[in-house]
Amino acid sequence: MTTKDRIIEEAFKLFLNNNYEKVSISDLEEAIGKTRGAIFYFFKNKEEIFNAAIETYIIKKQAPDEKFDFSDDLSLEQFIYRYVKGINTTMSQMLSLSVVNIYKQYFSLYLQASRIYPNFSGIMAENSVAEISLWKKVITRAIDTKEIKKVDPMHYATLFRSCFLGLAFDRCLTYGLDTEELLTIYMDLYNQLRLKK
Amino acid sequence: MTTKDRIIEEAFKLFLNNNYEKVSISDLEEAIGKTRGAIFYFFKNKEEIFNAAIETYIIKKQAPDEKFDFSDDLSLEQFIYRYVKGINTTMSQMLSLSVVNIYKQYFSLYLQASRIYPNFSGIMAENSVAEISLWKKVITRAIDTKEIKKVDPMHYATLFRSCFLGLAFDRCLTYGLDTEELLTIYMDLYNQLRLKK
DNA sequence: ATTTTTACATACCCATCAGTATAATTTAGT
DNA sequence: ACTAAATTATACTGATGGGTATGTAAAAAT
Repeated sequence: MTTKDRIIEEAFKLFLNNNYEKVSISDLEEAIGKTRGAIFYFFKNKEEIFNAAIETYIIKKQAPDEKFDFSDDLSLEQFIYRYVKGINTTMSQMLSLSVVNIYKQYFSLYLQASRIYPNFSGIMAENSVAEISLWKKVITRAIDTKEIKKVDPMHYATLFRSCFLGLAFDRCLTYGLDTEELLTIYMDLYNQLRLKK
Repeated sequence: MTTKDRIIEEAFKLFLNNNYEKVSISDLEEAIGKTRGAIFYFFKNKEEIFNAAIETYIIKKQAPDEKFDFSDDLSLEQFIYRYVKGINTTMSQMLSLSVVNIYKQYFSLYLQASRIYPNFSGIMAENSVAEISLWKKVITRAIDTKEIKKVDPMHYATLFRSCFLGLAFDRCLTYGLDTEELLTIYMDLYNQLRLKK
């Protein structure tokens, strides 16, 4: 791993745990085991470091095709399992960066990025739309194949996504998101939609 | 309005719009139109100001009985309307503090408070539990009165709350929460649960 | 009327901050 | 081996931060 990559990784971890303003260059020096000389050789200023971290660890990871392997023709039920599994995978990846209580820090960083990273809101909005339309596609097909009742695909797509986000946020201050619980809720919802044969 | 109250209000507005560390005492001086002398006469330090703002504008407003007038014997349908109306009320109150794009700033402040305000997480967790059990109560009764099908009240209570939170978070970076959309989703969900006569 | 308390303003202190200039050292190219 | 370039260390700067010490004017108390 290059020095530059190390700086980005350590910066990301620091920014996850503290506000942008609170993270000092000195903190970063200590984290990477080198001095400011190295840091400002690769980056123009603090903001650039922050943006690089956001780009590497949030923007690129957030692209829906990165997050879920959506091979075609999944039933809604299968998709739900994959979705929750994808969440679990993302969580473990974060854990490997030795980040605990992921969502709390993630949400926090997310909101900070919206202030600092250029057009962060726009990019994330696109991702949101993309993910919802993924749900929508799956739901629409599930209706066509008579897997589930006829419901408004857009509304239910939004519901599925919001449920995850909301639960993650609600729990982020305490024990963190329990994907088992999320799955249970999804299944409850799914069972109401499913067409019995 | 006393000077102390003014400090708390202006501090709250500043903390809504910027990180804790980013808000300086000088900013606050300017906002209240008085100097540090006044500020440190009423407060021991910056942290105390922050905590006072959190206490006044978040903790006290968050208590569920403050937020919703839950007179007894509401049907689930009625409760949903009340709930969304309650959200609207809270939003207008914030707007009266001339705070725009409320949820983004609110979420941001919420996460900061969890770092600074003593036991903020615990207090908010209690509120979360209280609100979910409110939903649970209403759903349970709706089942008993044959308003809706028999579903797991706890899971659906969590679903209803998470849906709101998640939608608010998802939209907070862009246009803000659209309570009309929330209501539509709630109604879609409700219609699936309702027992047809 | 005098004193005391309340409510601020002013000027200052020291620590820390992001960022720079430059020197030293390592690496790569020849 | 010598040189040039890349990389990192060191020492510094000006600005800004939270907080304090002290002064002062008005209000309240006596």
